[in-house]
Amino acid sequence: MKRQPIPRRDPDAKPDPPRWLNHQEWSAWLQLLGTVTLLPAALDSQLQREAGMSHFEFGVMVALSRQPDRSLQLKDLAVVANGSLSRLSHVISRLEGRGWVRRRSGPKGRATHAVLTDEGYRTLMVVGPIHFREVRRLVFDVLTAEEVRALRQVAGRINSGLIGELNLGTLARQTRERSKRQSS
Amino acid sequence: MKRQPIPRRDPDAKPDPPRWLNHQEWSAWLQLLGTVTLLPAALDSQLQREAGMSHFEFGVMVALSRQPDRSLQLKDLAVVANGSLSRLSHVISRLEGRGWVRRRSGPKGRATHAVLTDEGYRTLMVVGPIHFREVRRLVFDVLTAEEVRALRQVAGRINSGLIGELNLGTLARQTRERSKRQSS
DNA sequence: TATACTTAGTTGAAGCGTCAACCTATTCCA
DNA sequence: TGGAATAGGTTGACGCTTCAACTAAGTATA
Repeated sequence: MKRQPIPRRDPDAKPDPPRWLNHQEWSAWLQLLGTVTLLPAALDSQLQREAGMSHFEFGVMVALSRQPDRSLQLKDLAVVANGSLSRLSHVISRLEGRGWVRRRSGPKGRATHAVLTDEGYRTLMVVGPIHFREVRRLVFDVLTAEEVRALRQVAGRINSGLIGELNLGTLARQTRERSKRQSS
Repeated sequence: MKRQPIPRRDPDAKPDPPRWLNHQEWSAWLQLLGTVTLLPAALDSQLQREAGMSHFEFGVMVALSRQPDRSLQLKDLAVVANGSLSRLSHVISRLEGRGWVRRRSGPKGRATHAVLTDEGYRTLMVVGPIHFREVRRLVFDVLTAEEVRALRQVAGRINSGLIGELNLGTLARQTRERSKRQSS
């Protein structure tokens, strides 16, 4: 790994891999990849072992618990939990099966609300401290206050660009149909 | 059943959800969760659409391409790609099916190496630029050089703590057997 | 040299997420 | 008012990841 991507060299050697990012970026990219891969895996693993739930399920329940009436319309819940409506629908069904959440069809026809049951709330009160102790251990204990600030800022910037990328399947369909309509 | 597990207050009101993190931490946590959820989803989605491969598969191939002989022992490849050996084994099988990677059992009995084929390398040369253009758009275009530095540092710190959390299944088994042995 | 243990890797089943198709209210607009 | 378009939600199939069990090779112990 001491050669350049473009220039020609020893005929039998394979070409060096190209450098798609500069050195600073590559280094940051590797670290970021590590975090976005390892951190969810660690959280999922811990929650699964100690509480038999996935991190996504936990996030859904936390989001509900923070509402005054412990309920949220699925569409909004999906956004808060960073998941697709389809995924959420499946998850709500599973949580209903465990008695932690109920579906309640709101007054407005289509809309469906998910409601955290008392049993779900009690479960959360047990699991929450355990989980956030782990979060603290894995994330906040290793960061200074200044780094926490930087984390919020950097992640926030990345997320801003990410908003609107969600539901790409749906968007793709819409776009397809839109252009079909235009071409007819 | 509308009462509180622990604190007493206005009888009809549900208790406020507990604050497991302080305000700074909670805010940073929400942003971090957004990134670790949304960014992999966006990358996976783009790679799937434009190249029919997952981000993990892409990462495996990139890792191989960066080796002088375009090959790596599975155990090491698993670490570089941030995945379990089991996951990697399945993925290598799929990549073999597409002719992008081959397995080669090394001279040392057990060890198995994955080798990037020429076809795999050519594919990577096409997909790489497309993918990293997206990475640049989603990550580096929205960050200043200073923020990139901070990103590397913060993610690096988090990852340090995460190392050793991997292969928890295996660790759990080992621990179990160890204690079984001790107690007998 | 026999025995136990560890390490590397594979495999199949089970569970989860994505995608596409679908259904049904609601809104738009002519 | 009638129709198309859209928004909210559900469902089933398929593919991927995890987990546990397993094989087999290497290593340590006695």
